Amino acid sequence: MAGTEEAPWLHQHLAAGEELEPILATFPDDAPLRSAVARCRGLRLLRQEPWECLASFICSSTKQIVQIRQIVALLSERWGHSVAAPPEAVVNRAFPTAATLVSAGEGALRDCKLGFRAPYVLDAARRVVEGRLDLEALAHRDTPAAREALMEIHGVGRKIADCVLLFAYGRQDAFPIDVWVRRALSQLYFPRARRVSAAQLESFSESYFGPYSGYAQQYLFHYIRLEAGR
DNA sequence: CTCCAGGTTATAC
DNA sequence: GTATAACATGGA
Repeated sequence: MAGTEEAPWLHQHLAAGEELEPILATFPDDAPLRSAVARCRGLRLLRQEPWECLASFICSSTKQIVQIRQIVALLSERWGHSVAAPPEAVVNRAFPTAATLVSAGEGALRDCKLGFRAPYVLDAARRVVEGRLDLEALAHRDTPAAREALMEIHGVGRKIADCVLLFAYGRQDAFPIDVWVRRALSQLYFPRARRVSAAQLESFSESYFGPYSGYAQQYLFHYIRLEAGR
């Protein structure tokens, strides 16, 4: 997850995070983007631990953000090892390792409200444990190759792969398109179109935002959610 | 009760 | 290539 918001323990990540505002200089004439940046001051990209990031986003499909947090908290409370945390922290356990989740089994994962995502998380965990997926090695591969490797996991498509690339590996050329970003792109860049296909949005983001697409995605995501909240 | 949620997959034109 | 249903679960 990335954001400007709430959890106190995020502050260290935010403080250490990269300034995203160079995007302003890259797109000086993009009114929608400038507006999004203006309303989302202080936004930073997180750099999450890859396994936690991957598993969390596999849990995210067709779930509300509040529910994703709940699932991650449940998994951590049940199987995560205890870690030092400030007293106000909601959870004081780390996210469980892949090996732990493999031994927990599918039924136990379903008990944590994963539903049909349980076998997906299990497939990812098995690949990591068995060495068929080397998360550390992904850091040394280019973005398309790393994306392809992630998408071999059952339950990981383009969107989740791009989330991991962006939030765990810092690949700023990754551009996860979820329902919110689809909404933002359609509204801001294709206002006349009745319907814009996924392939169309994908090729637009690549050619238009290029190497900064990850920055842009974060601003557009938070911007459109702020809009929706009013 | 119906609709939808930081999607992906299998199946069918 | 594009469209649609199914997949668990719970909040709005």
